[in-house]
Formats: sequence, C-alpha cells, structure tokens
Amino acid sequence: MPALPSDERLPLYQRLRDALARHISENRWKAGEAIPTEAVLAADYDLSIGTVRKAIDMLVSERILERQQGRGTFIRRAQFQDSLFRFFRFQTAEGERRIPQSQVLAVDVLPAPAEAAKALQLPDGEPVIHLSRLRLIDGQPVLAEDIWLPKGPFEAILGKDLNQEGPLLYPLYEEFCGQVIASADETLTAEPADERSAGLLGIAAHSPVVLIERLARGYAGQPLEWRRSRGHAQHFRYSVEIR
Amino acid sequence: MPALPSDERLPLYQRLRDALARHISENRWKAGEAIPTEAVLAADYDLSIGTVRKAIDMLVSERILERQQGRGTFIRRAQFQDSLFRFFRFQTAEGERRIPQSQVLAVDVLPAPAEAAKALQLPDGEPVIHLSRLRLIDGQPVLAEDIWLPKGPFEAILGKDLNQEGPLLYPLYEEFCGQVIASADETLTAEPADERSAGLLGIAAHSPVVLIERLARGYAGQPLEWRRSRGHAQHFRYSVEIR
DNA sequence: GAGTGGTCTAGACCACTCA
DNA sequence: GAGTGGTCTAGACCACTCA
Repeated sequence: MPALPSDERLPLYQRLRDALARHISENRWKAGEAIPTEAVLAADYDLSIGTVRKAIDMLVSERILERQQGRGTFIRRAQFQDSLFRFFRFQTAEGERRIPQSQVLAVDVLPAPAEAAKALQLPDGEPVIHLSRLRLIDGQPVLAEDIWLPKGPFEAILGKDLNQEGPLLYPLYEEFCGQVIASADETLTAEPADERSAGLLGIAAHSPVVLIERLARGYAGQPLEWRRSRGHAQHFRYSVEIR
Repeated sequence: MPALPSDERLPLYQRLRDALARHISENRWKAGEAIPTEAVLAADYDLSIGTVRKAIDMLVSERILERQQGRGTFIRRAQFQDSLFRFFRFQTAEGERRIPQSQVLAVDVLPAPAEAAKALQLPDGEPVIHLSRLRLIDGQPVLAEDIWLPKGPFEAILGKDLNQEGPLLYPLYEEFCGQVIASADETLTAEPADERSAGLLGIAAHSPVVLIERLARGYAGQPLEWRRSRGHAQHFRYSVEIR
C-alpha cells in the first residue's frame, strides 16, 4: 500500500490528486491508457471510494483525466480535435477557423531579450530558443510570429525539422519535450507594421497590424512560451467567450 | 416537504440544482443573502447531505452561489469589484483598467435591424431598445457604443435617466429589470472609421478602428444584449485569459 | 455475467464563525 | 457553545461496457 507523500495537513483527496498528477507527469501511465479503477485505488491507498472519486473529479475538471462509464478512467490524450481551437482565436475574414499552415523560417538560440526574459520569468540574458514562423492560409501569409522558449525544458526541439511536422506547436512541445500547455494570457494591441513584418506579411510598411502577445503556461502556472503574432488589421478576426 | 419538479429520470442532485436555480432566478432569496443550510435543505427535500452538497457544488462552480465555511452559502452578489472587470477587457494604452465614464447620447425604441434581430434571436422588426453611448477617460472619448436590448425584459430602463447612474450598465439591468448577465461572446475586427464613429471619437474619417461585437447572455444562455463598440486602433488594448 | 464508473445514503468528526 | 460548511467513511444499488 503506497503512502501518500506531500503535506499531511492537506485533505486526503488533494494529496491523492497530487500523487496521481505526479504519476501522470512522470509517464507512469501513458496518454490514452486507463488508470487503476476507483476500487483498486481506494484499496491501494486505504481510502474510501468517495475520497478517491473526489481526487479524480479534480483531475477530470483539469482535463487531465477522462471518465468513461463502464470502461474506466483514462489519461486524456492531448486530443488534436479538441485542443485544436482552444488556443486558436484568430479567424479568417469570413469567420472561418481553418488551421493555417506553418512555415518555420528560423530557429536559433540566443540570450533572452529583456521583454522575453521578463515574460518567461528568466534572468536577463538566460539562453532561450527563438522561432521565427509564418502562418499561411491558401499560401497567403496571415500571421508573422516570434516565439521564445526557455532553453532547458525545450532543448529537444532543436534537433527536429519543424517543417516536417504538423502546423501546431503545442502537440510537438508535448511529444518532444513533455511540456503541456494548460492556459494562456493574450493581450491584443494595434500598431503600424515595421518593415520586417510588412515584408513577411506582404503588406505596405506602416499599414496597421494587430499584435497578439501570448504567454502560455503549464499546469503549475509556470510560463513556458512567450509569443508575439502580427497580422494585417484588415483580415483580422478574433473571438472569445467570457464566463 | 417540497417535491422536486423536473424530469424524474435526471439525478436527484441535478434536479435539486435546477430547483434552487429557479428559486434564485425568481428572487426567492436576494443577492448577498444566505440560502438555507445544507442540513435544512437535506431535511426539506428528504435527501442526504452528500446529494445536497453536490447540487450546491454545481451552482458554486457556475458562480451563482458562494460558500463561506462556518457562515453559510450565499447568493453571489453581482459584485461591483468582482464583475467590474469581468466583462471589461478594453484597457488604456498604458494597460490601465480604469472604468471609463459613460455618456448616454440617445435612447430610442425601434424595430430591430436585421443584424440585431439575428443576434438577439428575435423576429425581424420586433421592437428593441437602442442606446447610443460614449465611453470617456479623462474626458477623452475612447469607445463609441451601440447597444440593442429586447424591449420586453428591459422596458423598465426606458423611464430612467441613465446619465444619473454609474458608468456600468449591467448592474442597472439587474437592479431595474431583474436581468443578470452571466456570460458573453466577443468578436474583434478592424475596420476604417465611418463618419459618425470618427466624429464621436474625434479621429479622422477612415482611420483604423477596432470593432468589438458582444453578445451577452443570461444564466439560461438566452441572448440579452447585443453591443457594438468602436475604439481608435491606436489606443486599443484588450486582454483575455484562455483556459 | 463480471467489471467499470455514477448516484445516493446516513452518518462521524473537523475547522471555522460569531454571539 | 451553537451553528455552519469541509472532509471522510463504508457501503448499496444502478447504468453501462464488453467478452
């Protein structure tokens, strides 16, 4: 019978949740697999079923686990279909939400610029990975992106040819680096296009662009990616639901 | 002992949640007041405490109720402090989130224009209340707003002098009309300013503005307000958290 | 029919609030 | 100290899945 680690003053369901979350993040069970049944967990940890259910409820509401009545409780696969649009709010002028193609222009390692260091909560000048990337719809550029990642956790993507992969980075972060994006803060502003962005987007310099700054975080709230996307204001459309 | 109405095939906690939600929406208990204790509800409805807690859990996660250990469970006050920024994502250029002043320019009743009718799910030409409103910071116009409301539920605001009230409409909807805004969908686009907006905002015609279209809904998801806000792109800043 | 999660009970005891 | 919500137990029975 494994003992629950972690602070004894916390409720048992919280401690069980933490223990299960750690097992999952250490890949004790793989995505798509079932975890042990509620009855087995209750017996193993010497808890009542109700307490086990409460711990699992938490992980389900965090979208880490998924229940299927009669079958079991499963590690949630970072589902392409599901997560696809969760972080994608930029639409075509017609309101369509097609995933734009991705073209990675450059990958380099450099000392973190001040703004990136601040966003990622790194010491100034700490090495970061910088991606320059273009998003296209029907071959037309719609977004020019600069992406900064802390080098340590994301080192594994340096060896990959990102243009051989799908158009979304977050599944790659998970597959290659074991880093899961759980939430993000975005701020939108408008500015005149600088020459580099104008060139990439194929628009006149100084014409208005929308700038989307995104800080993406992991399950523990730690900053994992800082991103700046610029798109032509004319073709800009962004949707959000406020609850 | 009141019987639970609603479909017998639903779980008891779901039916109790629905019954409590109905009481709240019918103002059986007022905002800020405590509902009966869990033990009393369990006795009244002849349920176990666990089932009552599960129903209350649902309403808490819907932000309709609020628990305070040792004190009771309270109807969530549409808290000025809390809700103030919940629907307010437009910031000053400096990222400040001051509530802009409100200046209502016109209130009229007219047949719903096609777009407003569609958004509010009303038959074409149904009478609606239209507000034209300017938002200012330090006396400078920052947003020009057009607001459409279904006439029936909002008739009570027609008699009020809205410029004698606070700068936020949602508390007034609640106070005067008993209509509570629970969620909203927003879509942002950019466009050149038409002459009316340019005049209101004090900017050159055809200079770029950001257009925010908002559909606000009640607890049951029914559309309650459709709003179009235009602001100068240069001073535009919008923040959102994605979960 | 064996095994899974889903609902529900009838409590006990604890932490916190407030007069 | 009385009253509140918070945690936890040890089940029973149900609905669903799957061989």
